[in-house]
Amino acid sequence: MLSQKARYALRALIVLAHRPAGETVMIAEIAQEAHVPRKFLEQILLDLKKRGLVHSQRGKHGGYALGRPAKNIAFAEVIRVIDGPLALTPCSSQTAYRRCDDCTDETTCAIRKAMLAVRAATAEILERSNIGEIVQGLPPARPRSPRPARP
Amino acid sequence: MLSQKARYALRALIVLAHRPAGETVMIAEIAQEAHVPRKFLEQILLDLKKRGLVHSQRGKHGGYALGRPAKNIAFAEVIRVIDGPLALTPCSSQTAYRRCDDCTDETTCAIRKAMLAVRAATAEILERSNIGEIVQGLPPARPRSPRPARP
DNA sequence: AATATAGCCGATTGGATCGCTAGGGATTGT
DNA sequence: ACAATCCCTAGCGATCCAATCGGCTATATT
Repeated sequence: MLSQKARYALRALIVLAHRPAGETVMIAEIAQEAHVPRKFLEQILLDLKKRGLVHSQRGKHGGYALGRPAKNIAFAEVIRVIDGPLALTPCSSQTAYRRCDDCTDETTCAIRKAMLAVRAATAEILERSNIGEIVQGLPPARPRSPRPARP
Repeated sequence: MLSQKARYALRALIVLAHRPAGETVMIAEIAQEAHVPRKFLEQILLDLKKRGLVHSQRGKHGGYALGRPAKNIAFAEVIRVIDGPLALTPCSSQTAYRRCDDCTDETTCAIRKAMLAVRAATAEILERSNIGEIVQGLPPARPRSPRPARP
């Protein structure tokens, strides 16, 4: 299972993807639109920023924007940043490979064989799915309750 | 990532699959051969037993054996018993579906779409891989250090 | 019937992780 | 100067993970 945090991250990025490229959006606004607790989102965006997925503007009228074209932000990368490797075992991970210390023979391990196949299939799908393809002709995000115009 | 417990379960079942069908094997022996802490394995086997994956014989000369032909024990089932659903989100699980409470429209949710695809691919592989296909022509289990013959 | 041997089962533990909150510091526009 | 905004670290309660302990119960053997 993905963590809540990872799902929040995906939703936040999708919110950003619906804005005109380069427009910065305040944390509070993203939080409202993506239904994510504000302070928690702050942390998440920080993580995403460290990996270059988003970029930020500080000070008054600051906010966040995607760090690169939405098409180039794959679900796989987001999940890896927040939750770690996609693989089900360390020994089947591409990005964080680690030998099982209690494995007698990795090359003949049937468990590993299955897990390698699962990882390949999973990565195939999640590398292909990206934040960009969601925007395709869709209306620009529908917050559950319309926000009042700013005074 | 799979839990340690799930990996232990798979290894224990594989040990059992290498024995002649119906032969009961003591917990201690399985533990040694699969490299699993004895008391922990006890719990695991109990879980597997509740779901019919193994069957047990109590008392002197007791032990465990597979609850059905090895061919009919899929990795998927073992993992579900120990770790829960294969899906990455509740809303994409077949066996434990639950709507995301903060989802505005499940039918158009792009995250869900990707997760459904991942679940399908994962299940496809893990339903096919079973404990039985491992034994195919392989030597009957190789404990790391040969046990001394019983006196 | 007594005994030894095995599985059964609930409780407990220590540590990590999760989901989230608090509060102050740094940076920028006005 | 001031207010708004992001930056950063710490902490908290709950849950889960991996594993252990200790006693109970069923069974085979004698």
